[in-house]
Amino acid sequence: MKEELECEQTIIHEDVIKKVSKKIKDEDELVDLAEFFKIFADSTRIRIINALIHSDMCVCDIAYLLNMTHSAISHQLKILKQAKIVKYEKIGKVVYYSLDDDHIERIFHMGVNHIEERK
Amino acid sequence: MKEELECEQTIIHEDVIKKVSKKIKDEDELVDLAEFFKIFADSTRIRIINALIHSDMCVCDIAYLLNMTHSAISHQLKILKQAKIVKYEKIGKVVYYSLDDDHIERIFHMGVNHIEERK
DNA sequence: TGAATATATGAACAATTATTCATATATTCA
DNA sequence: TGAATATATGAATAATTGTTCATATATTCA
Repeated sequence: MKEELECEQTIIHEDVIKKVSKKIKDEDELVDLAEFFKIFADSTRIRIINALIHSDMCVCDIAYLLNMTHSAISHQLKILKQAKIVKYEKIGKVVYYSLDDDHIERIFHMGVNHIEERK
Repeated sequence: MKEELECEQTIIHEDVIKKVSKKIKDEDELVDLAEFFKIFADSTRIRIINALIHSDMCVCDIAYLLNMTHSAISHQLKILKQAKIVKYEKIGKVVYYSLDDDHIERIFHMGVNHIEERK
């Protein structure tokens, strides 16, 4: 027989499907949620976030601290900015970045806790 | 002049660097943390997690619910399994997946809250 | 104004990763 | 035992994404 259309008649637990499909969030919202976690899913960005937890910093400071080029840091800061993870203030030539709110720090620490607990 | 070696003498805020470098976590730990968030950073996996919050489910159920192939779901479940996000129990031919602990659900909801608050 | 400095950014390249396809394994049941 | 079913998986492909390189913009200060 031809490959069946993937479970079209083979729902194993129809009751479960019914119950769960009522409760799960819209696909759109879950796509946004994945997008949000994507921000934390890069070690450069996580290191920037970790640094900014402790102090506002300018691009040059961050680049020096992480031993990376200004360009790489600037690109990642752009992503963090667009995602409203960081805010910034320009004073003269220097742009100071800081975490947008303490929600970010809480999510960071929740991840840390999980990592440390499973050791 | 040649492109300077990226801030080697141009530390703008030496005091900040000093303070922050003492407080930030080891790079290794932050790499692990990014790896952990990577698990949540895919919409298929987030949708699986969201489903499993509401009920244990088998591969076929999940595939039907998300309208995806068994293979795609199985591959993602493998990643979730390896990351200890889900656990499973095989009964006969059927493998039932469930969230490994309620930590996972809390991290999921923390993300949801952030998304919803910023609307 | 012009040199120096701090940051930003487009394009190219390299690396990673999700899905598909084909196939394999495991289990049930006639 | 053999057909049917549920799940798993390796390899290939397609898509996404991080960094580098070159260059642009903005600001200060002599």
